[in-house]
Amino acid sequence: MAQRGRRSARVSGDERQDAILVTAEALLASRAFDDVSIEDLARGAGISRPTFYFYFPSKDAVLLALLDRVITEVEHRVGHLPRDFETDPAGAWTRSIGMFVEVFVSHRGVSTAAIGARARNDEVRGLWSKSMQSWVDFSSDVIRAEQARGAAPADTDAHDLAVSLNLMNERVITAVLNRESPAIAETAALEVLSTIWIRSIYGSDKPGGR
Amino acid sequence: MAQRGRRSARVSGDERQDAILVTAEALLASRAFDDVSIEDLARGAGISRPTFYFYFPSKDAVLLALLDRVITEVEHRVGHLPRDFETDPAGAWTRSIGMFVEVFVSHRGVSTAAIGARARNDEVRGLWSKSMQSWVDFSSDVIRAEQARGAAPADTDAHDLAVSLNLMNERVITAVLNRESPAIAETAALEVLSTIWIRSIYGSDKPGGR
DNA sequence: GAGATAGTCAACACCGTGTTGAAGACCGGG
DNA sequence: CCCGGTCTTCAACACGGTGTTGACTATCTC
Repeated sequence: MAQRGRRSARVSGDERQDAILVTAEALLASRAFDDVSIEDLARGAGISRPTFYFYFPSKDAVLLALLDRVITEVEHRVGHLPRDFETDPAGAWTRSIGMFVEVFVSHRGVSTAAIGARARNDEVRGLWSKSMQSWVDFSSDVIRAEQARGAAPADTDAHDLAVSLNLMNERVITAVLNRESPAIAETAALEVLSTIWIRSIYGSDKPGGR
Repeated sequence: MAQRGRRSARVSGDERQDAILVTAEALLASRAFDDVSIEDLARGAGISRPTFYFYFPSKDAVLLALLDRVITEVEHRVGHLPRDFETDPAGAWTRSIGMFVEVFVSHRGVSTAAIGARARNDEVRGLWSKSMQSWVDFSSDVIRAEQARGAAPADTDAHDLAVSLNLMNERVITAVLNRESPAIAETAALEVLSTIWIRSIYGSDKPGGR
């Protein structure tokens, strides 16, 4: 997934490429993606607008490169997560969800820009959905394992449940990042999300059947 | 909320206004909002581009008017929903959620365009969040009532739970409408969503405590 | 030091949005 | 019935952002 943008690779041009990325992430922290022009990115990196096109084919390509980094970070951290679901299911789920919250909060601008651009741009959509898919796979594998060992009721489709819960996290985290209304406090998010995950994975269907 | 766009009102201009709205909804059924130009709307309504501005101040205003209709339809149907949560909690929640699914599916183009425009446009965001707020109020009122009568455990914040579940519905329905990947089958959506709502409202926290 | 290749940018072409100013249609009152 | 006004229309324009061209400089390679 490296080598997005530049043609070959030599020496000092890489710094420019990086300056564009740094500028973009900085500007996205304070403004919406649409309000950042290629001119802004070029100026921030100390080059002219046409020169920008030497490094990236479009503004979307910059976002894609930025998103790629964030996703790589998540993938890496997913791999290093402790998988102690048998001994401490609640804690294990909470730690997994907390990791996502942390990463997206720490790259707020990129996350919200990418989620917005997904509707418009095929590559962003593809990259996002590829990783979403891998998180869904991870969670539905765990759910199926929990069902197999009898800890969770097996009458629920693990895949559909995993998709819905992951989409919920995406949306709730986005709402928190954007300080939307209605939304929930950033400090409360992790607790509510974990509660919903745990109750819907381990709980039974019958109202009143606590 | 009527009278969005036109100055006064006389006779035949209303048909033009309506023709723009009809054209917009038709085009949004097959293309993304960004791919519909004001020129397209004008041509579809049989007028020139500058004349479009006599009826609407911008393309976003057209979307806002369209969204207004959809939301009015939902509000109306929320008001007429049977509130038999005491006798048939599962069925009552499922019918409420099903109503949302129906309305948004039947205005697919408008729904997805509005959700996309929310990030960019203050008025769309405001209108959407106002109605989201009213659905959240409705659901958290019911949740609190269920907690009060002892049917649901009272150790959960009803508001935060209602917000998260409503955001989940929004996101899952959007994913279904756009045939995203990963997503779930349209036929399966209602069942999974209801299951998650019911388990997280009525279920206890303890894994294994079925 | 000649020839490729990296890097740079002024100037241009294009497209979509929004504005202006002037002209036609149609009204109601003298 | 015609004259002032308001409703309606649009050709032409101004603007801003994107992406392209072609030519020019710096640097590295043999």
